[in-house]
Amino acid sequence: MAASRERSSHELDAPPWLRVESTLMATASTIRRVYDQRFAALGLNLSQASLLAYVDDFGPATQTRIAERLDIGRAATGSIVDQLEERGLVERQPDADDRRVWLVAPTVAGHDLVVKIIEIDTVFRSELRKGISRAERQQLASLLVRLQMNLALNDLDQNFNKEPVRN
Amino acid sequence: MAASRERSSHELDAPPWLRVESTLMATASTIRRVYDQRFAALGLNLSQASLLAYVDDFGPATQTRIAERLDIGRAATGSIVDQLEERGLVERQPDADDRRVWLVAPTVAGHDLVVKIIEIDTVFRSELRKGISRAERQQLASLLVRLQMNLALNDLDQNFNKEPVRN
DNA sequence: ACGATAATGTATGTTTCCATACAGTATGTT
DNA sequence: AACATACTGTATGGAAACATACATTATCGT
Repeated sequence: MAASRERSSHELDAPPWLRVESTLMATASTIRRVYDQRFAALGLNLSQASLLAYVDDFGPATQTRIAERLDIGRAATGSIVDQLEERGLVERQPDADDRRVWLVAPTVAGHDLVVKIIEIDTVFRSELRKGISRAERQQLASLLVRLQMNLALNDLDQNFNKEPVRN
Repeated sequence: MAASRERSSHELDAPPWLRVESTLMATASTIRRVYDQRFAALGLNLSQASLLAYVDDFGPATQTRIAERLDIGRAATGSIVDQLEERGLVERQPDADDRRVWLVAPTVAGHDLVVKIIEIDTVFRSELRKGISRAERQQLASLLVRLQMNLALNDLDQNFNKEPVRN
């Protein structure tokens, strides 16, 4: 751990004031990029593929539900649905019980594409896991979840602020 | 593979066809978001704070070098330097040896701010590590590095012209 | 039944970053 | 010296996602 009054010594580490955190962000960023590259073969990006695979697995879902599951906003979700709908991969079905919502469902073409999505995903994940044991993967998952729990604690104040301001 | 999972309402749940990978990306994304929130108290975001802290620690650096170190593009780097320069936190110095480049260096105000940046970073990282032992952190770092190695193999054609930086 | 409050999807503007193309400058070859 | 090539920083356009505001529709309390 550098005391860092010395400047010229090591230029090879990450920015000195970040360590595991920056490695984590960099790794995540690379994973996302590679996913995007792989799915580009299908004319999709990761977000589109995720959404399509989700509605195919889960069945017709409202956009709010999709947004929660994919951890993106409702506006972004609507935009992705627009894109997939233009290509005939999903369709918006009205919900008889609630006229505010659309149920997003895969078309036949969409379902066929999901088969390839899952295939690409499976291949990539197996490449990613090369040389990493099941126990280690579980260890990794456990550590990540614990990090997220610490983050959730730190984030509590923020969530309080999220109350909508009405006039 | 994925049968439909029923954990309806928790944030830690992931799209069913993704597991550790999505947790990793979600965790990284949250870390980035919290960093942005914390640095907002200084009127900075994570990228700006990273750049400023880097040039303060390393000394005057060209934008290309900064871009490589922060793992962003040269254009994005130039934009961040613009922002920091407008606030008088860094300045562009001409390089006597190479009239193409600017050497980006912190001002006095910039250096003062870095003190607070490091403070915020230190606090946040200690919160993040709560309940996670040193051995576990090392395990995490090791796993992340191995993931990156697997990614680098898959990514060889693309992006890995990056040589270790030598002078 | 009625009004207040909440939820849904969409529109809008902003931010951040990438990819590409470009002008100016340096470097290497001959 | 002269030319071709490579590198640096910038301009530009585009993609992705956020936050906010809004109209429409549901739901709840009274």
